[in-house]
Amino acid sequence: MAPSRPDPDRMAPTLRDVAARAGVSTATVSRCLNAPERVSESARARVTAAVVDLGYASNFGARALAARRTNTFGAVIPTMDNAIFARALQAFQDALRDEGVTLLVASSSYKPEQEEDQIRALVARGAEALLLIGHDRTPAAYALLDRQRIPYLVAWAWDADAPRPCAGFDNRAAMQALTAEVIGLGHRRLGVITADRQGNDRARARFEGVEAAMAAAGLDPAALRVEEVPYAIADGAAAFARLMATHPRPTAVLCGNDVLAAGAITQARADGLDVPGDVSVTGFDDIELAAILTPALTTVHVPHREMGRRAARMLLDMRAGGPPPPKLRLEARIKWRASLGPPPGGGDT
Amino acid sequence: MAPSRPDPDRMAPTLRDVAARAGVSTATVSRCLNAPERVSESARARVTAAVVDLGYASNFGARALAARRTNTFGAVIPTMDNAIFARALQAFQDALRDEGVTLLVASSSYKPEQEEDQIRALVARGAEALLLIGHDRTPAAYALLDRQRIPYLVAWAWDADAPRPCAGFDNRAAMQALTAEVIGLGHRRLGVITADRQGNDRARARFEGVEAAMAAAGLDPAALRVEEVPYAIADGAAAFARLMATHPRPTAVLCGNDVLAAGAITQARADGLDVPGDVSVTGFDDIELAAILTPALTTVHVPHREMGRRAARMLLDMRAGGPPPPKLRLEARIKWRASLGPPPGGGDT
DNA sequence: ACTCTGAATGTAAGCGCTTACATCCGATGA
DNA sequence: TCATCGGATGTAAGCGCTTACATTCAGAGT
Repeated sequence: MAPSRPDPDRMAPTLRDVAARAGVSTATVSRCLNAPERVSESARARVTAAVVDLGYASNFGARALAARRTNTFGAVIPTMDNAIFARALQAFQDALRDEGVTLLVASSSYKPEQEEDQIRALVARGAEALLLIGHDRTPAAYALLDRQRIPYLVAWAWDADAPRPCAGFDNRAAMQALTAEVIGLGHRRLGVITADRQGNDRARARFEGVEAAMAAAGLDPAALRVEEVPYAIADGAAAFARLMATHPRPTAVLCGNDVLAAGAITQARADGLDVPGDVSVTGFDDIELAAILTPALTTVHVPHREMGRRAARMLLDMRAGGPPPPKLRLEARIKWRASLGPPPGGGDT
Repeated sequence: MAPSRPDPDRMAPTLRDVAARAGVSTATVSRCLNAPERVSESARARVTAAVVDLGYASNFGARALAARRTNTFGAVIPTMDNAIFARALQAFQDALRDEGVTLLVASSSYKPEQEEDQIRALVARGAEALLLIGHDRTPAAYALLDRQRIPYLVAWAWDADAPRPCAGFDNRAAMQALTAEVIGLGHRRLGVITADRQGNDRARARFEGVEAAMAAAGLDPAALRVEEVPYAIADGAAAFARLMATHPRPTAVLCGNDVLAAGAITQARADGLDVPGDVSVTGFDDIELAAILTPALTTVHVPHREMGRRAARMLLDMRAGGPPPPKLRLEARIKWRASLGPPPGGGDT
């Protein structure tokens, strides 16, 4: 008979309690849980009954410690406050679950130090691989990942030069293409509402895309009005109001993402401005919201689900010890809807 | 000198590696990390340097095992796919962080079995307290929580009769109040779009609220058209289309939540129906989306942030071993916006 | 000179699990 | 009948940490 613990009734049951109750050794219980086929029918039945009776749940930490694997991946996203990352993450998680891997998610609030902490927390919790958003992060974060030999993958950005695996799209090129279309419609005075570019390579790349398109069209960069704001609908609305207060005001406002664009469109309605009659608005990401806005938002469609699915595949391969996968470049195409049209008066100033 | 491990260069560094490098015992390193004031200046400096050099991150599982505490809470929400739970969760997390507690979040996809699994997973990972949404769940889930003595709190629902702590509002009463207003405006033929009521006490309570208001107004329950659908914008749209295809069609459609209402409003626009001129639409939850829809959605405002904050406080108290807290009842008030108006023709049939 | 104190540190016993290895035992074949 | 074999089970050594307790040592008090 196994020695019993101080006061089993006041503590969560352990493997040992289950073993005692089932009249077997802890090894048998463990096998019963991890490789049932290696245990006799009768023992299995007794163990199963004991597990149910005691409401036993194995201690993950102890299990990971002993088995030296956790079957857990982690993801650090900038925010959970809006749906931008939700779809991709869901696909990511689904793909992992198929392989028996659990996903732990943390959010950094777009703060590099906080992201570093979250990475550390996930690593400490045994994350065997990490999904990260974008390339910008503290050197310490990268150093930690290298030192701990944790495979990681950068999503939401594709960068030919970055020395690490990524699965994403070319933010700069996509935004440049969209801007070129806007200019092609006749818009000359453009406004930009961008998220904070510091520590956010996607926002930076998108902004550069706007500049590049303007340069290519021979437009004066001084004709570009820029608002840099935090990441929320209300911020987009306020920024839009400021842009509309300038003279002459922009005829098109390019937003760094759909959330900011939602704010812009809402503000336009509040101000009695017709979109796109008086002013055009574009977004980026094509989240669910984009199709629901009035007018529906012209934006850049990001293949969220595919990105999540492929990222999962790549990280699983990396964990398995394969060679670092090639960078994955996905297409981000313009999604035409109603919010973009020719400038009022048909073009030019 | 501490014996060195097989191949320290191929494995993540452990406390022992840090100790060896700093020339102290593992106990000193541990103290240095957990109670720096109990270690001499010089030792602390050496340890800190070693930690940085090695890129050390302590193993959470081992630490929890030894210290028998994790400072981790868990939350299981039905879905991350939309913003319904995001705001409350953010407030919950912020309040916990102030107390040094980390939050782990899992989602159940509105499936009771999956929720049970997620609860088990969080418990196994050392969650010391759990936030759950609504009262409906498998008996096994409750049994597990009781057996493991994990404090938990039901949010998003207040129920005078349920034998467990909760922090929420009266879904039934709120929906009844809203429905009464709709009826008061003259609507007689009502449609309801509800989420799956099986295993979802909030959806059930809200639906009962509608029935109760109709009964109170002496309306024939047969005048109520009901669509029960999964939880997505597209489902709301499809359900709305079906309701509009009935004859005579409802003059007001009450949606069980804002996501379904967003689908309804979008569908109305697609069908060329004016809201609220031709048909009124209402929601429930008052998520950010509600104010952005065209027309803006009349809905029931849920005090997301307060609920999250108070829930954190209650769970922290429960962990500390206090008496079970009283049920917390919050107010959910009608938020008037544009989508609700009198029926076409001014009322009656 | 001696003891006493307390701060700094080390020693070592686990925390709850997995797993290599040892043991046991009934069935099998010669 | 007995050695052999293999499936079922048990034994016990850690996994990386924390912490009670033991040890050391410098300085204070007598």
